[in-house]
Amino acid sequence: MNRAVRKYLPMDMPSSPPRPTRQRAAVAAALARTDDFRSAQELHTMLRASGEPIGLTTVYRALQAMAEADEVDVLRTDDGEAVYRRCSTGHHHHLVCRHCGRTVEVDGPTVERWAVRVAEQAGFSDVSHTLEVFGTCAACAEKRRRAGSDG
Amino acid sequence: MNRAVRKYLPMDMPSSPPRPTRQRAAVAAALARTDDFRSAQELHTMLRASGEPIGLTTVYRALQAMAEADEVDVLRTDDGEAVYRRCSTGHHHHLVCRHCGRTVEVDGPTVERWAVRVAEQAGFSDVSHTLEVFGTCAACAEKRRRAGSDG
DNA sequence: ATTGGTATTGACAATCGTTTTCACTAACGT
DNA sequence: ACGTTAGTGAAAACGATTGTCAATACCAAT
Ligand SMILES: [Mn+2]
Ligand SMILES: [Mn+2]
Ligand SMILES: [Zn+2]
Ligand SMILES: [Zn+2]
Repeated sequence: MNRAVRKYLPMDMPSSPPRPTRQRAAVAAALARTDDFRSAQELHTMLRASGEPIGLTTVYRALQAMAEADEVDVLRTDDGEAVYRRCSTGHHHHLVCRHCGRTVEVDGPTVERWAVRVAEQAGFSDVSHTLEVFGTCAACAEKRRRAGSDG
Repeated sequence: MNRAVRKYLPMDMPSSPPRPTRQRAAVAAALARTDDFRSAQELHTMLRASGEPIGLTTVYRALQAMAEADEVDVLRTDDGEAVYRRCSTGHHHHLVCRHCGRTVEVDGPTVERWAVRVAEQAGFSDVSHTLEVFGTCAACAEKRRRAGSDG
């Protein structure tokens, strides 16, 4: 009983910001270069390919740190892989095409309010939420319409 | 490019319902016995402990089948483990306490509409979504208030 | 009841994303 | 420059999940 508690920080001093290193910069730069969600492994391969020597472990660590600092969005694919994307500032959600992976950022004052209201009605405080919307994007819908009738 | 496509079914006949077996029944029964989310491994341990001989592989398969048939809710913990819970009928979402894991089912016509509207505005069809709300439940809030001032 | 076709089971091995280890190196305060 | 400490990365460990495949259980038709 108690899965949520697993990831508690030992209560230590406010952690100082990470040291700037070539590797961290490279990961940030790689993320800045694309609009899509990318896995740690993909980013690692991209970086190596572009001549940046960096270890896979370091990529994982950099992404974790960035996620913790809310500098990237993280989401889990259905098969459990974590994927990262540079995040526009502020809280928002994603609309993702099931077929091609195209992503649109959406802002939702409506749901934000709903989440807080419903949580507080149940006596919950310090409310947050995760929300992803999935669908078939217009391009993919067209493609499949052309492809066949079984669908 | 294309993570979502991985899990396509080969287009086969409408799959007949699974054969009723002692094992499937045992998994269903175990889920019926609790209100919390449980991992496949936890369920397996519970079943073995209660004298039901069953293989871990079978537990995984039963849960997958039930999830596919919308008989259970599935969600992923932050560390990527899939957890299952018997589902009250119909689409709904969960309000989960970050500290003790207490879960409340919530119904949200507001967000349902919002998700569809925002997706269709972006040209998406066949819309679905995932949503989880997190917070500190009243009991845990009280506990921590008593525990100390550094929150 | 018997039989034969097929779905299900489960011990075990394999997969694969992620984490841990640990010796080495790079950043930073003094 | 120097010592302290955080960051790095190759390799090994981890752990949830999936694949394999021979043995079994279910079921419809004899
Ligand atoms: Mn974003
Ligand atoms: Mn539910
Ligand atoms: Zn698409
Ligand atoms: Zn609680």
